[in-house]
Amino acid sequence: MRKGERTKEFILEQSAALFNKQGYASTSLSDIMAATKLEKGGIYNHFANKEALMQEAFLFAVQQVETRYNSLLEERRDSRSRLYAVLEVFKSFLTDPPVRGGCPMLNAAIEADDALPALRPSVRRALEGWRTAIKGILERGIARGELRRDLDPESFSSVMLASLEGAVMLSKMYRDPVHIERVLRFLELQIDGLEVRPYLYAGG
Amino acid sequence: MRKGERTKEFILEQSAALFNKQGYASTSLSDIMAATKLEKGGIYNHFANKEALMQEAFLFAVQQVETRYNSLLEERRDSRSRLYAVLEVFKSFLTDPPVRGGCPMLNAAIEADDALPALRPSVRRALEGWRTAIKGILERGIARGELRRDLDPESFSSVMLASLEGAVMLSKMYRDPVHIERVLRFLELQIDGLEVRPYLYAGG
DNA sequence: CTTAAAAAAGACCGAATGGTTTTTTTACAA
DNA sequence: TTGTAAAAAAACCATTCGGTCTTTTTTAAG
Repeated sequence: MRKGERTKEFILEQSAALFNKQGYASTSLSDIMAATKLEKGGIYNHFANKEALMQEAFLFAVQQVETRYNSLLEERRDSRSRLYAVLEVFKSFLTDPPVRGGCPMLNAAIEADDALPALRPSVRRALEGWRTAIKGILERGIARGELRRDLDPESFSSVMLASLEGAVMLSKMYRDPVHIERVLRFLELQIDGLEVRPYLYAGG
Repeated sequence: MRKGERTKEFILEQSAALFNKQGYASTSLSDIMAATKLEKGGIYNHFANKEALMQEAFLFAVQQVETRYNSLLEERRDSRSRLYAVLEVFKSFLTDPPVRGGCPMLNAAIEADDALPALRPSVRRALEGWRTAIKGILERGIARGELRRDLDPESFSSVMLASLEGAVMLSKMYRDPVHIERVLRFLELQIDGLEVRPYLYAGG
C-alpha cells in the first residue's frame, strides 16, 4: 500500500468523524487540517474538493457501520437473533459508536435534505440498504417458518428503522440512554411476538 | 403593534423557515437578507447577533407546531382521539408543515448536538414538552379508565415520539409518504390496543 | 406640521472560508 | 545512489462570513 493511499484513508477516518459530529457544512477545511495535522495541499492532493471529500467520508462512515453489523451478525442463524443484532448496532451508536457522533445515516439525512443535495442519493441508498436488510431477515424468517405469516416485512422494516433512528436522536439529545433502552425493549417484545411458537395455542 | 414589532415577527417567520430547511449553520445572514428583503442593519436592529436570532427563530418554529397541535386537539376528549391528534401533527410535517422543512425539533436536535451547543437546552425542552404531553394523555387515560392499567406511559411516550421522528426523517429522505404512513398505521394499532374494552373477554 | 425617536440602509471591517498554484520534501524503483 | 514521480507544504487568492458603525429614512406622537 502506497504512502498516499494510507494518508487518504487516514484523512477519511478523521474527517468522517468530524463530519458526523459537527455536521458537513459546519466542518471547515481548517478543522480537517487540524485533525489530520496536514496542510491544505496535503489534503487536496487526494480529493478534488470538499464535496468529493464529504462524499467519500460518508461512504467510509457507512462502511464502518456495516462492518460492525457483520461482526455482530456472526453465528446468528435464526431470525430473532439477527433482528436483535440490528438493535445492537443502533444501540452501539450511543455506547460504542463505529464513527463518533451517532448514526451517520441519520445525521447526514437531516443535513442532506436541503443543504447538501449532492449527498442525498448516497444517504438514501444507505438507508434503503438497512431497510432492505431488515426486510430480508423478516422475509426469510417467514419462509423458514420461524416468523408469523401475517407479518408484513415491508411495513415492519419501516417501523423498526424509524423507531431506532428516532431513539438514537432522543438519547443523544437527552444524553440519556434510557430512551433508546425503552425503544429497544419495546422492539424486542415486538420481535418476540412475531415468532411462531407451535406449543402455544396448540389447538389452533 | 409598532412597525418594528411587525418587522421582527416577519424576520422570525422567514428565518425560522430558512433555518429549518437549510440548517442553522448553513443559513447565512445574506440568505435572511434576501428572504426578508432587508439590509443587514434592518435585521441587526432587532437581534443582537445571529445566535440570538437562531434562538428566537427556533422558539418561534416550536410555537407554530404547538399552535397546530392545539387546533387539532379541539373537541378531542378521549385519550385515543388525543393520541391520534399527536400523530396528525407529525404527519403534517410532511403534508402541510407548520414551518417549511419538516420537524423543527428533529432538525435542530441533529444540528444542536455538537455544532450548536447554545441551542441544545431549548431543543431538549421542546422535545421534553412533547414527550410530557404524550405521557400526560396516557396517564390521564389510565386514570379515567380509558386505557389499560398495565401500560407504561413513561416508556410508551418515548417509543411513540421516537418512531414518529424517525418516520418523518425517513419519509423526507425518500420523498415518499409511505414510510410515515406505515408508522402511523402501526401506532394507531398500538393505541387501539391500549384501550380498555369491557365488552371483550367479558368473563375476565 | 414639526420633531424626536425608531427603524432601516449602507458603507465598512477583520477573520475565515474553499480553492489554486508554486515550491519543497519525501518515497521508492531502477 | 540517483532520478523521478508522488506527496505534502506553503504562499497566495477571491469571496463570503458575522458583525459594527454611521447615515439616512420613516414612523408616529405632540
